[in-house]
Amino acid sequence: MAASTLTEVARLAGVSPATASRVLNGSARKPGKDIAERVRQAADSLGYIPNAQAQGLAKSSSGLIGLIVHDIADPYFAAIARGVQDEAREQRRMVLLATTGGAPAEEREAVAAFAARRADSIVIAGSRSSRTEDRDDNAELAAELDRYCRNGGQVAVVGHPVVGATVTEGYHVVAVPNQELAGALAAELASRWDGDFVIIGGPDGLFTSDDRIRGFQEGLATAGRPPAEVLRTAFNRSGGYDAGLELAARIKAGRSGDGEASARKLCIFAVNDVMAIGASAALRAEGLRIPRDATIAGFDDIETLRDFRPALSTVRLPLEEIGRLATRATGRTAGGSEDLDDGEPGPVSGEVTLRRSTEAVA
Amino acid sequence: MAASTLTEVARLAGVSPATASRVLNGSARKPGKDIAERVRQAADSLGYIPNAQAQGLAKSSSGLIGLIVHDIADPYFAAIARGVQDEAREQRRMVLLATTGGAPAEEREAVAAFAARRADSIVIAGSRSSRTEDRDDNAELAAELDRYCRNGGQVAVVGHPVVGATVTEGYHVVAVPNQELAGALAAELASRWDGDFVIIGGPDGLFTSDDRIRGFQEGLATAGRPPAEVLRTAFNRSGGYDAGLELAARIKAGRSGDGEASARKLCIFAVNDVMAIGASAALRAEGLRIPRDATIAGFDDIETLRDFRPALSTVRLPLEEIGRLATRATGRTAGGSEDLDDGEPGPVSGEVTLRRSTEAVA
DNA sequence: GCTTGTTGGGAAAGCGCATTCCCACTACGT
DNA sequence: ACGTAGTGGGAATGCGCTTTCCCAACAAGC
Repeated sequence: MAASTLTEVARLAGVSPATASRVLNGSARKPGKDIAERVRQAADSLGYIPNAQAQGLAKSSSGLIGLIVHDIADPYFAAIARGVQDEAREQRRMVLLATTGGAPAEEREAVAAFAARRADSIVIAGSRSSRTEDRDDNAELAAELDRYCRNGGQVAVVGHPVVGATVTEGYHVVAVPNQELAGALAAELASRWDGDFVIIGGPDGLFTSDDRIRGFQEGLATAGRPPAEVLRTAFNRSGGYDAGLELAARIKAGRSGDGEASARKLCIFAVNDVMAIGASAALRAEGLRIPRDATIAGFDDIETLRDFRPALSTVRLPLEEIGRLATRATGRTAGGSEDLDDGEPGPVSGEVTLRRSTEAVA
Repeated sequence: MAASTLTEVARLAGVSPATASRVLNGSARKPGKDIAERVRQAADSLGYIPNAQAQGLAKSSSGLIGLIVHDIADPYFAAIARGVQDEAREQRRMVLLATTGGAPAEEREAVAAFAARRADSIVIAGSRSSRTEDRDDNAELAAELDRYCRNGGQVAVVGHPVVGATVTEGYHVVAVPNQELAGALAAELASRWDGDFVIIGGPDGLFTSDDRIRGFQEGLATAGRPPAEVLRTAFNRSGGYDAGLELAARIKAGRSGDGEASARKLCIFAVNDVMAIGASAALRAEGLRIPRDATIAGFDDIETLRDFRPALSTVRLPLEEIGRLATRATGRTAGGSEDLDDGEPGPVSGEVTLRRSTEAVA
């Protein structure tokens, strides 16, 4: 018993498929009351479920929204995904998920797959990369996106535009003030702290990471501090852990070298919370304590990590809101309210949040 | 410029659409070498992307797999989602995401939406509920699933079967030995601990929670211990926090009441890690320390929470593997290897993992 | 040399639905 | 009373693709 079709419903109700279509799926023309009722009953008794594929084919629009993330299990992306999902739900659309690990080549594939499924819009949440080895892939990704937009697709990118994208029609960017906020964080920290700073960053060329590093350095400069050393590592917990080990070694060496003097206590800035947690774990594993032996700050304010102790200083980013905004930016709310329908999404704002992990103990 | 179609490609290559279809999308019949090459070039130059909707319509199979979770931002579901996504990727299918907050009514809606989109299979990751107020909704959910299966859909449920489902064809359950593992955890704890136990559970009727509670009680009984009191609360971090506050009050009261005697130190079992973390946070907020003033264990071994201190005793569940198994169970690997294709997924195994949070300090 | 397979390609019929025409019919207007 | 606008329904077309069926060409069998 295959799923029942519109035609079957129509036959059962004794009307034409056209009429059945008009009553069951929103059409401009509203058939008469009695007929509508008959059709609806027929549909009910058959357990009719419209075939979205066929509908999509017929009116070339699928009600699908594609979401691209690096890794759905990463709480950063999970939070954004929640926002996207929420908004999609309100717009009565469904989200199609693709995880790429951040590789532009796989992102291109994902875009193509979304295009094949005729997704109405695509939200790209993963950080862009400008590494030279990704140049070709990035170009292809940009080309794929261009084509998608030219064919009427809507694209929203979180953070940074895709490098090389040329189309503006239907192309939205949810700007995240990574640089400014990192600067603000640096300013706050510099005002409470006169020791050295060191940055644990992601691989060179990752925009999110680079922006935060740049902003932090600027903030330090403004505060009259020398630039911080930058450790490059993987943009995840394990990268943070590795860098943490390295720093722990230095701290211990410094300690024994300079005698007991805790004069040059280190303040560590990890470019995201997950890395900060990794680094903290490494320090702890090496017998160091935070904030006693070193202080540390992250970025993002991941919800799941808020119960972590010592509480992590960070920059709160409205992740869910970001996902929601991105989705809304791509939303052709057909016939909906026209208030701020198509304007670019207002830039999101974050907030420096100092907690125990950067408390300079006497 | 709308996306180019198969027909356009065929025309450019000077062949019939049928032939073009045969060469571009896997067909049993392989056209001649030269023709194939011509078609491929035409497709390339036009940037042809097959319309998956149309393909789906024509061969009634969409390459879509629907995933239902309570909340994608919850690390438990995020981990499962990663497994599902991974496996889907290997099978060259895409995942459609729906979050329901656990309400059977919304789950029913999600199933209907997946059915409308003609998803080949559905994975339900959220815990089932048997609460009386959900009875009707559960019945409708079961009916919807039955219909979906009868129409050829594949369903995999994580943990517990949907109550009331009658169809067996295409219906799979990934069994999670919640009860046994909770029992094993209780046994381990009881062997190291002679104080009282208390359980922080989810709302009555939530299978996952109830199974773990039951298992834990059984484990206690086997160890010759009296049953633990059960606190019912929300199945998330905030529920854990609330219960934690309650327990903190008791602990403090007990302390002042019985004098300084720490004789009856409490061992808390929260039915999942996130709740355990919430409870820990509450205890800490009330000035209590773990494991000094109370010990606590969770369940799931959420990756993101492993760096939490004191390290949380828990039961490791291979979440990603569970997602993968569920997906594989629904996978009609058309023409693939026939090894363990259709058999029910082997029951997953977990592992009691004792860490610092339950160390009985002298 | 003719039949019988066999191969490689095209024509055409859907898949399930939305939508554009078109037609019959009613309710007006003058 | 006749023409016109307006209404409510159906027939038919097409969305882009797969697949069955058919046909031509060519190989091999007697």
